[in-house]
Amino acid sequence: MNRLNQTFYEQATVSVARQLLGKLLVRAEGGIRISGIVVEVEAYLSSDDAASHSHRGPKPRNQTMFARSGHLYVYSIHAKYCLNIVTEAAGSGAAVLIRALEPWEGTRIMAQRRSNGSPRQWTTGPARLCQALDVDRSLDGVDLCSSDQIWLERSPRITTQIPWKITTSPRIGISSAADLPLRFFIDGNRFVSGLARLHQQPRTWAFQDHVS
DNA sequence: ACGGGGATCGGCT
DNA sequence: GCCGATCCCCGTA
Repeated sequence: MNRLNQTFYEQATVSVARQLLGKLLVRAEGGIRISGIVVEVEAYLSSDDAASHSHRGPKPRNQTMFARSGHLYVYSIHAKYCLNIVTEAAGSGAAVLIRALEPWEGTRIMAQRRSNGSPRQWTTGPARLCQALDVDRSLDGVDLCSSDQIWLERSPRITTQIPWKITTSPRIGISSAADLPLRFFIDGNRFVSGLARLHQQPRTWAFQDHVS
């Protein structure tokens, strides 16, 4: 199986964030796979990062951020949900936010859940992709290394092509630590959010497993 | 294409 | 009460 294991998630957060680009996020619902390729992420570091939910220590809302790496941290904001992956040693309070996916499997269901908008609107944005994959707070604290509902994997189908370039920018929508370059995305991919803002040129996309 | 404003609700002060 | 790691809709061009 190509599922990412705990050793992967245990690494330094920025390193996990960069390596998550190009991996496949899979949601399994009654034997059906709904999945997308990770094309945009943000790193949220441990308590010294003022923009991180872990900054003020464990609370009922954010306690799974302090769980062992490889667990899912799902929080609600503006009446929507966003999905994070816990990294580093247990208790660190560090995580990677998934901000955008390129739709891969189960696109019918995605379209349905996203009101049949254009593909570009299905999974471009952290709360949009949670809607498309039916992720809510009931998945908070799930272990991505052992769950049968959601996990990340390497897909052999997307690891053999032209290398991509990772671009870095400040994180979106935060007011503290707004200057830190902790957002990473696949340059030129159509499904990255905030396209215009970052002066990206629309381009065809190709994937390869990222090395180092 | 781009920007501004309102919706919406759980968690915290 | 207030505020957000957001999104959608409706202006303008």
